[in-house]
Formats: sequence, structure tokens, C-alpha cells
Amino acid sequence: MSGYLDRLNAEQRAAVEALDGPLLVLAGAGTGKTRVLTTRFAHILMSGRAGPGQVLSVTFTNKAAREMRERIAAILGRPVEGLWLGTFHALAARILRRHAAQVGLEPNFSILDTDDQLRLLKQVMQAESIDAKRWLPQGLMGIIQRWKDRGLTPDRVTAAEDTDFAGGRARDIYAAYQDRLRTLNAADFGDLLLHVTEIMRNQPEILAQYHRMFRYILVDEYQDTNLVQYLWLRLLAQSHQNICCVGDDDQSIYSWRGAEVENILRFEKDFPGARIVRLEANYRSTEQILGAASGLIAHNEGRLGKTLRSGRNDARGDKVEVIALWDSEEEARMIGSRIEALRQDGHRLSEIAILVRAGFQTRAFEERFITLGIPYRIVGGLRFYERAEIRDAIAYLRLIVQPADDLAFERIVNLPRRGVGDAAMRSLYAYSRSQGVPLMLATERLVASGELRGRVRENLAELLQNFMGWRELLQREGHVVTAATMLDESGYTAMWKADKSPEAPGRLDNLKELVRALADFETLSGFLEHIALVMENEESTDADRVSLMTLHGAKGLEFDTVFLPGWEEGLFPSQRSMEETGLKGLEEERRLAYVGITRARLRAVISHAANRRIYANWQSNVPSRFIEELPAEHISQTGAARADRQQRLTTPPIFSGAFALTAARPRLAPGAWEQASRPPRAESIPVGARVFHQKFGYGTVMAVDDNRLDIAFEQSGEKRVLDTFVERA
DNA sequence: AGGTTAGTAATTTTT
DNA sequence: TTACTAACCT
Repeated sequence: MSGYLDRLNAEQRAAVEALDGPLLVLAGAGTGKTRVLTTRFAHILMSGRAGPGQVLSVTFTNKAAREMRERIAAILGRPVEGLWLGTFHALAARILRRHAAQVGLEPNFSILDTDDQLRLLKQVMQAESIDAKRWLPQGLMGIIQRWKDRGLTPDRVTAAEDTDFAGGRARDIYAAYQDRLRTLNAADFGDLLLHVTEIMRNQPEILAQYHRMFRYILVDEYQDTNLVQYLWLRLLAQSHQNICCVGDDDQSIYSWRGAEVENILRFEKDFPGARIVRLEANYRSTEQILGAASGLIAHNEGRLGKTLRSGRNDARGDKVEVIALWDSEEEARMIGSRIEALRQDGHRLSEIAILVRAGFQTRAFEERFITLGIPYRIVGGLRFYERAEIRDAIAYLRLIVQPADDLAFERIVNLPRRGVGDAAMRSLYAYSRSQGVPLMLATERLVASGELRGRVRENLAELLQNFMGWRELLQREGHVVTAATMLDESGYTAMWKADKSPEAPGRLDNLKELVRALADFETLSGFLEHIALVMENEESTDADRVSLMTLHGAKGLEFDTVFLPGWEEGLFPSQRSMEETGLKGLEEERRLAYVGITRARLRAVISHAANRRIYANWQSNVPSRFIEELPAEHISQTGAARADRQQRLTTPPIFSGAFALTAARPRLAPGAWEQASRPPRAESIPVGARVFHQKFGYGTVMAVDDNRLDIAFEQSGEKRVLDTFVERA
């Protein structure tokens, strides 16, 4: 415990010891900002200035919050209770539950995810007779979200601001949407911050209460805060000014989601007398990598400015490689073979990442890795709680707790099929609206009155009966048993068992996993709160796999080797980004490139292809401008750069159709890469075994040839695949 | 009511 | 190309 300060360098120590008054810590990539935050927390406690419950620590991700909590416990040598440490959303929800009445909600309000949000908004738009084809609901959802990001309640939105949607009706629909949320006793993500800020703006006594409570404030990733978050922090800090924000303006990559870099650039003005400490000693990357990254980011205007220097005392490292390739498939082959080579040299696959600009780019690599037998994982795909079957199950659970949850009711009333169609729903809505009662109660009344008849009536009567039974069961047997029973009795499990699609068995597994996850919580509502706010994948870090992810998803991570494919104009920097926000967009793309390079400890390989398939057709691309911006002394241009330029001159710029593709593509020694790879033998799978493959689903092994299996897939026909890619079902 | 088909639209996504 | 939705048929 003692001597926790000794493990810091001079600048880190300065950031930790400047306890009183506003402090901005500009922490470059890999300079130990989490260490500073956690040590500062410990130092506040050790200096006796505040207790554990009097420090507010805000992060953006649950992962960051968890890491901070663990490291604080490690420094103090004991687990700490009663911390106010969490994401903006989790903390806001916690506070909002105490004061829900101030904004017209009950303390047990439910938190909607984007799916619910969109459905609700569609309904409101329909009620307002907006043509959903001309004006896309997701467009309006974006507008509303951005208003919420800026702390604008409907009454604060000016008419001048409301012009670009449905002829200036966005504000009205926003207001109607907020009304609907209130009657549903629900809040969307944006509301959590918006409501809390609104309460603190309007209720000085409540604000004062939190001033007394939080003597110190710590903020992580300050460059990513949006305006409401900023307003909220400023309100909280206004009495004592003991606010410490840590961030890096060069890593601000979420402006499209409402983050405002200006928050960090303006810090000194917002908090007069603020101290600024720069963390510039990077302990992660080699000098070459830092040199390349710094040279690139120097092209941005309006930076606070930092000069990263290597804090590592090992080798200077290899130059950042820039490799030009003919087409995207060659790029995938090149990276695949490089990874094979690294693996043969004894490098762990989990220390290798491929970082792409957009999600669809991972596909080419997946396909390549499947043929090569390189295990990979896609980070940040569909999340567990976003899967349809999980959301359905959750809707059932929500209805057990909150019979008035209309959104949940709509989701599952006809799932599995109960014969509830348009006509039945219309009468339910009509009754619900005219009597001002939730849909479930409306159902009960219409079943009783006989307005619903036939099979629908029977099925719904049974459903209502079931819900009463489950609520009782919840009291008697607890939430785990209830959930399991509910999934069976509702017919939901049976529905998936009857489904013959290849995903169905996986979905059933997910449902089992959900029931298992429920056991980790004391109560059902505790679980529901968790899933609303913690939308992350638990990572299965067990296996040694290459990571495939977007650049955005890579923030905060680091790897020995990083591949950065697709550095081409239009793709990266992205065309759309530049069209939408011009120079600002370009600079954000450049920061994204900077984030990408600085993820690498030892090796970074940038590549670009002259031709790339986008959807159905081929498109020829020029190298990204970012490549030219890399300082020459830190990069080595290798690969087919010259050859490609010549080829490009003699080949038409745009290829279309499969014929042109096969004709134009250079053929590298076929099988050359496959030869190099010999994946470690998996447990042998006998002929006749039923197996599961990620892409092809379930099948039966017909023949075995060393590590190659001929499998008759139930959905995709017969295929030959490597045994490492199937598991026994 | 429910399944089928044609049309449409496609970055990034910490909660 | 694929995935999703809205109209359309049975």
C-alpha cells in the first residue's frame, strides 16, 4: 500500500498529487492514464480528504469502470464498498431513481434500448401521420438523440433548430415521444443524462445535496464527453471545483455520436485556474511506431499538442510497413500469410489484431482465415443481449415485473404465434387508448368481455393466466426457476426447437446461458437493470485467436502486431465522413488512424489495395492520403507498390462482373500459403459425428482426410472444411 | 393470419 | 452481395 506513489514517473506523480482544484490530464496513448486515475483515487483516500463514497468516478465503458475498481482495490489491498464509480449512464440511472418524480417518472422506470426506442418512435410518428417512407424513423431518432446529447429538452429546442425533418415537425414529435415515454414509465439512454442534468439545473437543493456528497470528481476519456455530460459535470463541480478530467484530444473519435472535442479544448476557460499536466512518456510502442503516429497526427489543426516520447528502453523497433496490393483478396492473402509466419515464429495469435474502418471489411479476412485454418474472433459483433431470442426472453421477464410495459407486450404477444394479428391488435390499441390502460390490462378486459373471440381469445387467456402463475412463482421460487418455467410454458423454447434453421440450436443455447446468467443476480429487477446498462460481450479470452475489429472497437486495447488494411481514399478516410462534416470529418478520420497505429507495441503493417469489391462490383482505389502523411523516416514501403502502379496504368479503372474479376486478378502461387499452415491438431472427429460450423451450421461428417473433413451440412450442402473449424454437436 | 416476394438501402456504435 | 421491410397473395 505505502509507496504507491513511487511507481509513477514525474509527470504521472504531478497528476496524482495536484489534488485540489480543476486539473486536466492530457494523456497520450499508452502513457498510463488508468494508473494515474486509480492512484489519484487512492491518494485522495490516503490524504484523508474524502471517503470512498465521496468521490465520483466516471467512465464511458463498463470495462473501464471494472478495471478501475479492480486496480483501486489492488492499490488499497482490499475490496472497496460504496464507491460512486461507473459509466455516465449507470451513475445517472442510479441518481435518477432517487429523484424520478421530478421528471414525472416512477422510481422503477424501465430503461429502453435502441430497439424499443425506434419502435416507440415509429408509433408516435404514425400517430402524427408522418410518411415513414419519406422520413425515416431512424433519421428522427438520430436528431432526437443529438438534441438529448446537447441537453435539449423539447422546450429548449428552438424553431430555427428544427428545420431539416418533416418540414419542421421534429420538435413536436420529440415532445410527443417524451410524453409516451413518461406514460410508459420509461427512459431511453439519452434521457438518463438529460433528466439528471435537468433536475440539477432546476432544483438547487438537490444539486447542493450532491455537492456535499461528491467532494472529488474523476472523469475518464474526457475528449468523448458530449454536451449534457459536460453540463452535468460542470454543475457537480461548481462548488468545490475539485474535478480531474483525463483525456486525449488526439483520440477523440466519437463526434458523430455527439462527443465534443471542444469540451477538452475549452477546459481552461471552463475551469479558471485549471492546471494541465501532460503525460507524454509512452510505455507501449517502439520509437518507429510512435514516430509514424506522431507525424501523422501533426497534420491536424487545433490540437492541444503533445509530443509522445518512448518510455521503453528496448530496441527502436521496425519501421511501420506500408504495403500496396492489387486487390482486396490479395490483401487478405498477404495478411493471412504474414500471420502464418508470425505463428511459426512462436507469436501468439492473441497478440495480433486486424483493425478495419468498417465492419464489412472483416468478411474478406474471415473467409481467408477459414481456408488457412487461422483461429480468429470478431470483437464487437452482435452482443449477447442484442440477440433476438434474448431480447424476447427479456421482454417476458419485463412483463412479469411490469405488466404495464407495453413495448415488451407488443414484442411477445404473438411470439410464439398466438394468432394475434392486425385486427386483434387494433382492438387492443383502441381499448387501451380510450380507457387509458396498458395493453395487458386491455387484453384481460377484452378477453373477459368476449370482444376477442375464437383461438385468439383462448390463447391470450392462457397467456394472461400464465403470467399470473409466473408472478406467483417468482415470489415462491425465485427468478431463476421462474425464468426457466416461463420459457417452457410460454411455448417460446418449443418455438425454437421446432425451428429448423441452422441458428436455432445456438439460440436455444443462448437461452440456457441467459437463465444461467440470471443466477448471478439477487433479484429479477437487479438483473434487468444490469442488462439495460451493461450491453457488452463477455470476452472469451481463453483461446488463442487473432482479433478482428473496427478501429473504433480497438480504442483502449493494445497488441504486439497490428494490421491496418484498407487505407484507401474513400474507405479510409471515409467518403461519407468527409462529405458530412468536411475538414472536421477528415481530422476525425486522421485521429482514427492515429488510434490504429498506436495500438501496436512492436509491429504495424498498413496496407492498401488498388481494387476492392464493394457489394457486387469492383472499384479501383487510390492510396489514402494518410499514407503520404506518414513521415518517410519511420516507414518502409514494400510489397507490390511499383508493379501495381504499372498494372493500374494498363488496366481499366473499373471492373465489373465476375469475368473481369477472374481475368484481372493476378494469380499467386496457388496453395503457397496453405502449405505453410498446419494448424495444431484438434481432437479427432470420427465419420458420422454430428458437428457444428460457425458459418455452415450443423452437419454430419461423411469422410475424414487428415485434418480435412467432408461434411454434409444440413443447410449448406456438402463442403470440405478444416477440423479446427467445427465442434462436435 | 401468416407466409412469400419484390424493393431498398447499406460507416463507425463505449451505454 | 446481403439484410431488412413493406406490400401482396393464399
